Amino acid sequence: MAATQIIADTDEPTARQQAVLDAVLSLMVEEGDQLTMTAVARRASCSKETLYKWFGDRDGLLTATVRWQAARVRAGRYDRPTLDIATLRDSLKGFAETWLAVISSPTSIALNRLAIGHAASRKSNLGGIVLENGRFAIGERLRPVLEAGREAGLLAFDDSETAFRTFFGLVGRDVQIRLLLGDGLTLGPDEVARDAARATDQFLTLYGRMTAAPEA
Amino acid sequence: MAATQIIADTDEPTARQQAVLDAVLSLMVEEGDQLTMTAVARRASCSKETLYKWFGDRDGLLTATVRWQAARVRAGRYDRPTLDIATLRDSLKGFAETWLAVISSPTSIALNRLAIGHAASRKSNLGGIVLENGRFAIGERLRPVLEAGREAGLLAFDDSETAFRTFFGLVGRDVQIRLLLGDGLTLGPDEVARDAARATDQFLTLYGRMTAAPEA
DNA sequence: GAGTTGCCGTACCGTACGTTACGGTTCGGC
DNA sequence: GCCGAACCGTAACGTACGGTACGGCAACTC
Repeated sequence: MAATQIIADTDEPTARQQAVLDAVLSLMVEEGDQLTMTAVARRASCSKETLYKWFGDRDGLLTATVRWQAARVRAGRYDRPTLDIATLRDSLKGFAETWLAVISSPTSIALNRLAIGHAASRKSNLGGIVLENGRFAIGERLRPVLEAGREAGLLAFDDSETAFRTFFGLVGRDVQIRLLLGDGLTLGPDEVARDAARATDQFLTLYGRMTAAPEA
Repeated sequence: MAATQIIADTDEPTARQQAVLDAVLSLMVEEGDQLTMTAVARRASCSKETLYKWFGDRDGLLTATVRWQAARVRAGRYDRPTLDIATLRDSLKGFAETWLAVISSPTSIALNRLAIGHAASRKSNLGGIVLENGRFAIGERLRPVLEAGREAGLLAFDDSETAFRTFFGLVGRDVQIRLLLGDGLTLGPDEVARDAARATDQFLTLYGRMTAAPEA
């Protein structure tokens, strides 16, 4: 009952445990399918016994991995509510760039594939965790920006959730589903920047209170 | 070399084989995870030996299932190029409704989960087949509509592919990824119709050559 | 009516993998 | 120098599942 306990849902993993979780992530990205406990132990240079002592079972290990990656991604800053249209546009564009970079990263793709596979079965809702730290987290972080924009008279919408979902669609389009299904689509920094700018302009055309926005 | 041959990529499955494939689909939707050859044989009231004779191996069965479902979905009509704005809007809205209904159907969700899981491993690209018959098929079918709209002076865009991807994003937004990850989101006929209309209006606001479009 | 064909049901085989157990090693505390 | 804790590497166990083999049965052919 003492010493190295099974890692609880709220605990911060130790440095060694983080190394193990990073091994899981790298293995997930590289091998995709072959995410076996033996492979993890080998990659992380630890024994299977240790894996089970720390994480309980395979699901516990995967859950801890998803949380670990989520904590890393969530380390983005909370943008100050904006006052003028240029700052608002920059904020939106920044969010779009971050989001596009995330969903097109090999780690995100592998993690989402895993979570989606798990959503098919019932047990241990990895999908919920991914949603909570991905789609919904970014929604919560963007909401104050949108509402500040509305209060400043820059945006017009009834429901910030609906407005966000439109923005989400304009940014992501078919990127995530194509990548998840194995399409060879690649998104370099240039494309990310260009797509983010386009999505932002389109969003401002739809929801902006001013002229400004370019023609398509 | 005669009699019941392994079903080739181009062959039409026989009625009995279709029944088997439907059993696979129903099992996929209901059980999700437990898509074992034994379960399929039991559900379809056939022997495993027959499954292997007809479909070669598990991957062949899954591939045939994906194709079978694709053939069923593809049975949509090819819309006539439009001439006036009302017809164009109806065409777009029809596409949006169809697409939303498809991606929110339990069958599509289960099928996409399966294909995404397979995309992680290398073998037999189910993901490619799903993409080809889903995302890309609808893109090809919508293209002539968009280009007819442009030729009629109703739409303005440089690249029809880019325009379509925007429409795709406006229609789908976060629906597919949320459903794939197991979110409890439900989309009734009312929501489908409303979302399709909203997406169409937004698209026409962005790409339309006329006033018409509502305010957000 | 004997042979052939196609298929069902089931038992069986080999393997992969989650999980457990155990011997050996390192290391901090006394 | 000794003890116990933590951990590594690996062997072993149990099970689930893909794939194969075989006996039985119904329909059809000659």
